[in-house]
Parts: sequence; structure tokens; C-alpha cells
Amino acid sequence: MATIADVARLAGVSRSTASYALSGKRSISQEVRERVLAAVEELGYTPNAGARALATAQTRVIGLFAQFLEDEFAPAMLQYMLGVSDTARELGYDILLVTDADGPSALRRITDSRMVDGVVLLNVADRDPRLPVLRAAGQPGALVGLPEDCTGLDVFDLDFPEAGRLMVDQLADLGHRELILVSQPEHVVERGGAYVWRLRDAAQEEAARRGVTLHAVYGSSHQPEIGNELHQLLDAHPGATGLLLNNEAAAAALPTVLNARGLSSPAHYSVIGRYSEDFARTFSLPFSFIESAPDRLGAMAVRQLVRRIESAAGQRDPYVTRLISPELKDRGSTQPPRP
Amino acid sequence: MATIADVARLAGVSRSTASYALSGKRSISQEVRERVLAAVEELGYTPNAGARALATAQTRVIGLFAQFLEDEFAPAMLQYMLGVSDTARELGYDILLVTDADGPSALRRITDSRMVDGVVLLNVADRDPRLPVLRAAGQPGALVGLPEDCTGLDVFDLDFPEAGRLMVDQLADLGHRELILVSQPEHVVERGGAYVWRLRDAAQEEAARRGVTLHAVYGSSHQPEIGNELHQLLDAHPGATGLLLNNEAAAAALPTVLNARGLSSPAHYSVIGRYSEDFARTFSLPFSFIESAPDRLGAMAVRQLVRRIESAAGQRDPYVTRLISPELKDRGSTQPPRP
DNA sequence: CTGAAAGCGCTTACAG
DNA sequence: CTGAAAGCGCTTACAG
Repeated sequence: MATIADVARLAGVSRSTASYALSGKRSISQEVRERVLAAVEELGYTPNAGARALATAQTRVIGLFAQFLEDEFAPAMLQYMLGVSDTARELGYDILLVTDADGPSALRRITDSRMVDGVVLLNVADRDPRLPVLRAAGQPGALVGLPEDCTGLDVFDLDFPEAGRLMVDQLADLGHRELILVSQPEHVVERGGAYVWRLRDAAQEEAARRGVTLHAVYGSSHQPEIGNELHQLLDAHPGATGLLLNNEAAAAALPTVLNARGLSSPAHYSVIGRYSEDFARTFSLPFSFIESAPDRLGAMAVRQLVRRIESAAGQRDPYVTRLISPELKDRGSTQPPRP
Repeated sequence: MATIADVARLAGVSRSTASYALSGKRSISQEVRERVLAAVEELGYTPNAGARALATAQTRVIGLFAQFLEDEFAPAMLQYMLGVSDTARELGYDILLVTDADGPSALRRITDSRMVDGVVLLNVADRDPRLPVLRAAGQPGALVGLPEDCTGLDVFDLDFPEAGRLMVDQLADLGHRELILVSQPEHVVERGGAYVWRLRDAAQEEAARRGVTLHAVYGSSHQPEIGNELHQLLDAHPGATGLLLNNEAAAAALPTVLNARGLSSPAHYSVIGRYSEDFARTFSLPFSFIESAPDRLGAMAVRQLVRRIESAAGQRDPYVTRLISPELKDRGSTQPPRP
């Protein structure tokens, strides 16, 4: 491979002049610049990323730490990853993807060796063991997922409590008096999936406030268990007229369950889910849903991270916690309960 | 961050001795090694990856080039990515994830700047525009997906023709005389998804050889279109008793379609799909299927790539094209046709 | 068994 | 507007 020394030699200038001609960091005569550019072209020169990183202490790489936890819906993770990756490219950064089972030690390894300029952590748990490592890292980090303690970090998540209230209000306004809320499996909560109880608790409070009965249950994250559980739930609560689903597997299974019972939505049940547009498309779900916006959250995290990486001012900015407002995508699966 | 100079100073040795004590590339007295290790511990020293890469011309990073094409089932891609990533880590490599829409230029950018030691290309098309770039790159590359021209590259894929024959034989042996094969959408084929016609053509030949009627059709890759198409297909071919599905969306939709018609498998239709175990679990599919083995293919590609990267001998090894034999996972969805 | 030095390929003050 | 030189943090022949 050609080096900048080769370029300089061919252009008949010094290495520094060649470097400046390419970076534009100081003024270069028109003629010299053209000679340098021609040499670059002829040699097919591309700067060596490692050498540049060593000289500038900037890698222009962002570490993306994904976690694939049991009992969570893996395909959803892909949407977050793509949101991060696409936005990073727009901003001129590449992505180092880390999927190690041992998140904390992988995080330490990557940041200590300076392979990246900053990191995005996906699927952050309430007391995520990666956070202490990240705080000690001396590199900026952005989280997707709201932990208990956000100090020193930029955090992005859906406003799950608001989502819970929105779901309940929507159906309460239509006159529903008895609802079922199916959450993720209990394992997810125990492991620190705080969004599960944040949505549930807010929904429960709102239901109480509105005088609505809310049966909040955990559901399996796999077929066919979740299908059977849904059948049992509908049997157990014959008065329920609305279903709230904070569980992807439950949403995917519901059409078949309703079908098997000779029922449909919204005729027999008003239904609101919580998942991404892409998920709805993949499973062809006919329900209104609260968009979980993985691409948008991933993009926000990267933008903030890059701001911190690039601006000296950005480094001292106060840390932000941004909870995006839930947006209900109406697919016509709600209506007043049958009299 | 501490550098190796800090370590050397604290241990009271030269930088080279510190380096050798850590790499083990020459013998070091027990006592000196312990002093160096203690210094490393005390300072929390980790080598700077960029500096090491510059000195050794090895990054210990593998470029993973994913392509998310329209009309293809995105979640399946995640399985390949995880197979590659997990195996790379086992072998001591990290993953640079590249999802640029413009694959060829991204590939050139990454290889020219020496950010990686080699690359894995996923979802390789028949005449993939990334291949000429890769061949010119001067870095080893492994493909997942069989292109028309494999010269200079290691290639890994499922043996799709064999899969087609296996599907047909399985049902022909049971006595079926009229089958329907649903492939991916025509767009996928036009774009170069050669596996579609490789499986189909082989299935068609085998059917002819066995005296079996095979209706080979393209199907949509999305709901609800594919569901409607399946209904029409079953209407159009009332004599068909077996369904072969080389189309994930069709497989996911079929249970609902059969249900709606008051039919079931294997009672009314023997069914064989082609997808991954993980896919089957996610969608809770009750069909026997040919395992597409994304994790295994990803792992094979990485192993071969690392072999080429690390061994001077490996560099001169003949290039391999490995088509793994299809494995039928029996879920009991086939039986002789009703008389 | 150990050290001093060169070199990997860049960028960027320092000088003119 | 341009050049010579130092330095980023490693590794590894070369010498002893």
C-alpha cells in the first residue's frame, strides 16, 4: 500500500505538505494541492487508519455493545443496531460490534485499548454491571435504556410510564372498564428490565385513577407457551374487553389465539401493543401500537455521543436523560366495548 | 492511560523487556517478569490497539459486511452476524460491522485504510459487486453465500440444490405426487439471490425424475400478501398434497392460512420448510424443515478467514468452496398423502 | 537474559 | 506558502 511518503515523493513535496493538502488544515497553493491530489489518485492512496489514530488519538470508531438476553425478543435488537450503525456512518464513524456474553469485561477491554472513541450500550438494565466500568473508562458513553442511576452518562429511552398511561387512557376514554396487561416474563424484570414495571406500575396507577380494573400479568416470551397463556387469560377474565401487550411474543401470538376462539379485534377486544413499526410489518400485526422507535433511539444516542466526542465544549455539557414521548400508531384495533 | 514506557519505568527495565515479558516472545527471567506483571497490575496497563496495529500490521479486527436487502427477511441476518461475531471472539478477533447501503465503496474504504485483517461478506449475490473490490483488496475474504465466480475467495453456503432434492425425495418417498414449492419473491432472484433458483431448479429436476408434479412459484416476502397468495395457491392446485417452502414469510404465514381453511399439517398437507432453528422457535413453526444453519456458516467463514490471516502457509492454500449438506429437522409435518 | 534504537504511517507544532 | 522534525505507543531485529 502507498503511504503518504510515497504521495509526497511523487508530488515533489514534503510529507507535511501532502498531509495538509489532504486535510485542508492550512492553506496550500492551488498548484501544489493539485499535484498532491494527482499523486493520491495515481497511487490509490488511502490513509492508514491505525497510524492516523495513533497520531490524533481519535479512531473514528464507536463501540456498539449489544446484549442478547434470554427471554427477550432478539430480532428487535437488530433495529437498534441498525439505527446506531446508519447514523454513525452519516457522521463519519464506523462501528465496532461487541456481543460478548460478559459485557463488563468486554467493555473494559475495548475502552482500555482505545479501539473506539466512545460507546453505545444497548438494552441497558436497571443496575447494569457495565455502567461502573463505563464511568471509569474515561470515554464518553450513551445508553439506550434507562438505568436506576444515570450520573455521568447520556441516556435515551422510550417514556414507558407515559406509554402505560396512554394505553390505559385510550381504552378508558372509549368506555372500557376491565383490561388485561401482558408484560414480558418475570425473568426479564428480575434481570433488571425496568421498563417492564415502569410501564406496568404507571398503567396500574392510571387505571386506579380512572376506576378501571387492570389485570397485570407476566407472559412467556416464546411460542407456544404464550399462546396457551393468552387462552387461559381470556378464560379467566371473561369481563375484560381490552388487551394491552408489552410483550412482543404475545402480540405475535394474539391473532392466532383470537382466531381460534372465533373472535376478532376490535369487535370483541380492543388491543394496543408496544413494539416497533418494523416488528408490526414482519408479523403483519393488525393492532394499534405504541411505537418503540428503536431506530430513532439509536440515532439519538449516537448523535449525542458524537457531540461529546468531537466538541471540547460538549464534554462539559450536562448529561442528558431523554425519554421520548410514546406515539400511538392507530391501526383501528380499538373501539368502545360491546354493550 | 499508562503506556508501556510507564510500565518499564516502574518495573525498572527497558521498554523492550517489558514488551517481551508480556508477549512471551523471548525468555525473561522469572524475577523480571514478575516485576513487569506487578507494574502492569498497578498501573492498569492495557496496550494501545492502534499503536500495536501500526507496529505489527495486524489489527485483530475482522470486517463484517451485512446487506439488508428489500424483500429479504431481516431477522435472519442477525443469526449470521451472531455466528460470525461469537466465533471471531473465540479466536481473539473483534468485529467491525459495516451496514452501508453502498457495499463496494464501503468495502474499499475499510480495506484500503487497513482497519481490518480480513472480511466476511454476508448475503453474497450471484454477481456481487463487492467481489471485484474484495479481490483487489489484498486482504483475505470469506463469503457466506455462493456467487457465480468463486476464484480467489473462500465460500460457504448451504447446498441448496441438495436441499431441493431432499425436499422432493422426502415427500416423493412418502407417496406424494403433486407438490407446491414457494420460493422467495422474484425480486430476490433478479437481484442475484442465486440460492432461490438453485434450490428450485434442482427440485424441479428431481421431481421430473421421480415423476412428481411440482408447481414452482414465487411468493411475497411480506404479510398479508403472502397469506393471500397461499390461499390462492391451495385453491389453484386442489390435487397438491405437499408444500415446500423456501420463503420465510410463507412459512410464518402458513399456520394461519391452514387454520383459516380448517386444515392442518400433516393431516391435509405434508410441509417442509427451509429456515433456521431459531426462526422456527421465534415463530413457533410446527413444520419439518431444512436447517439453514446461519451460525454454523458464519463460524466456518470466520475460521477459514482467520486461518488465512494467521498462517503464512494458509495464505497459499487453495481456496475452498464448502457447501454444507442440508439436514432435515423432523417435526412430524410429513406423512403419506390421504388416499 | 537484557537494552538501545529503528520503524510502523500518520499529524502537527515549530521555523522559516 | 512550505519543510524538517518530533511524537503518538507499540514491536522487533540488532547487539551485547
